[in-house]
Amino acid sequence: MPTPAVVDRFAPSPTGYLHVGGARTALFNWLLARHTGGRFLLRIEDTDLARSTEQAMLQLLEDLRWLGLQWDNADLVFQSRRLDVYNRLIDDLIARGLAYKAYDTTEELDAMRKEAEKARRQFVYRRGPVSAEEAARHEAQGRVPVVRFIMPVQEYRFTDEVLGEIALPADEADHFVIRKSDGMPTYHFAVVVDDAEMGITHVLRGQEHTKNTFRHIALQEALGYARPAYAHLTTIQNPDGSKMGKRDRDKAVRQRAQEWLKSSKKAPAELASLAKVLEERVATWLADSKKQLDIPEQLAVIHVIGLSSAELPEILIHDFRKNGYLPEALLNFLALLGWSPGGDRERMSMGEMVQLFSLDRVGKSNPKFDRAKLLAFNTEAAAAAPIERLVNAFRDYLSVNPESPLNNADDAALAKLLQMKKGFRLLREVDEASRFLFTPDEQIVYAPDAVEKVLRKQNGFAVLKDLRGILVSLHEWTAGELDAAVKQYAEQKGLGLGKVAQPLRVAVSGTTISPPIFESLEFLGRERTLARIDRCLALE
RNA sequence: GGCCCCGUCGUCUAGAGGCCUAGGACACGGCCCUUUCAAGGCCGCGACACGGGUUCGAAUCCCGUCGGGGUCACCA
Repeated sequence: MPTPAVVDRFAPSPTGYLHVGGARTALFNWLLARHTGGRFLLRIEDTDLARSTEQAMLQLLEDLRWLGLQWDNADLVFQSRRLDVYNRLIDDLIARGLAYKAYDTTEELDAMRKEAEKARRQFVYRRGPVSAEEAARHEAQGRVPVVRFIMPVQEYRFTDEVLGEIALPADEADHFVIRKSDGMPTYHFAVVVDDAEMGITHVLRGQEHTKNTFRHIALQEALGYARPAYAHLTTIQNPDGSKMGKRDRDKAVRQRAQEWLKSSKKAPAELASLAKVLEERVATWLADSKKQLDIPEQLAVIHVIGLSSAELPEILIHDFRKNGYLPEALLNFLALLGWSPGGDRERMSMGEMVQLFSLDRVGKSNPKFDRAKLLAFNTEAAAAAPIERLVNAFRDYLSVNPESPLNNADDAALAKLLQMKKGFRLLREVDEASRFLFTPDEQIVYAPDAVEKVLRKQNGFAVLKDLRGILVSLHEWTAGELDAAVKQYAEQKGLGLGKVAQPLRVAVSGTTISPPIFESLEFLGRERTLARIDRCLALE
């Protein structure tokens, strides 16, 4: 029984990095298209000239590629390049008396809104066109008009594939803006025109657009377009119930920024200039904990105050990549935020998700983003992945963490590290736990508490000296031989393995935590192991 | 505040009137394994927001209350 093919799309505005909410929207669109054998298209909604950037657009594409959500249109649609199309249509609407130029200033609009608020009702703009003389007077004053669409006053209704039947009372119909005074179309207009021209059959988007749909329907009717199916997705929230990507992260940045200002005795203005962010933005942000920085601003500030993104709650897709998550695990987790295949099914490959996906199993209530569960998914995905996959993923991780010394390792070495550390949760853990193997011997830093506890208090120096003697003349430098020799020694001395392994661990890594010790020693080699033991012994 | 949507363990969810003494996963607690950190194994704790109906029977249907989210831009 074939399901009718769909054409859907992901249409981000390039104002920042892709975040989990956007990724989830993209994923659902992708799954729906793949499930039905349809097409998944990508469109760039760059009509906001002030906030759209080329860099953000490129990053968006890279994040999508990393996730593996490949789009089917080789030529991306950029709204900013389609002005003539929109303008022709808008002029036509004006000619047909369905739209008109409006000259209100921001101040006038604000005053009207205030009035509505005072009267405790919703602000609905429905002024209608001004006379030719009035228009001429405004033009003479240099006022640049917007174009407003006359949304017919009637009740609107549509059936949302997720939420069900939704209606808008007639008195909410307003004359909304379709062309801004800078000449760009608004979101409402561009989205309707492009969806129609691209042959979009299904629009899956965030819940914040639910009510916009009525405007889009009115526009479709005026323009003679078919109405696509709509599905509005829930909002992913932080554990505290606020919108994902908002408060959570901002809170952490704010706290560190304040510490930084205090300890460096710098003024907010200096922070702003170092971060190349508007001084006023930083000042009002610092002064009001309800205010938040935009993501690009946030990134700039983080950089200045020396906060690494690994320390922040991840919200951007790029954060997850940089911290060493597997995209397939992230996607599996994200899919379950608002969708369920039913029954007990949770862990799925991309192929399985494609096969099982359906809109009627998409939920209506807002999920909270639970990092612990994501971590568990990642751990399991990593444990189940073939080694070649993990090496690839590790390479990718390292490419966005260029400061890691593991960038010097070859694939065989990476595979070895991955195997040593199996059971790991994040690639970042493998990286950090293995760095000591790539650090020059003389740069190993001995953690004071480790030295105190393991070497001084527990007689570790004496053990190390004995061990050194044994290791120098070991026939074969393999984990197996090392294991056997050290265990034999421990037995002879009547010591638990811990009393013997820990001093070794501290000697070669500087800390009490490392991958399994004998494999680590094998990896390091005899010469370097002995050099480190000697260097450690010198601490006594 | 107006309008729209939502409400099952701490979290993500299964559940489409009797299969429910409500299932799974993560988290949490305990035990086991163990050279560190993990991973793993076993056991356990834990929810139908509240109040009215409808029905022989309600987590499932209806109404109300409360709670949460969205939206009211020349941003998307």
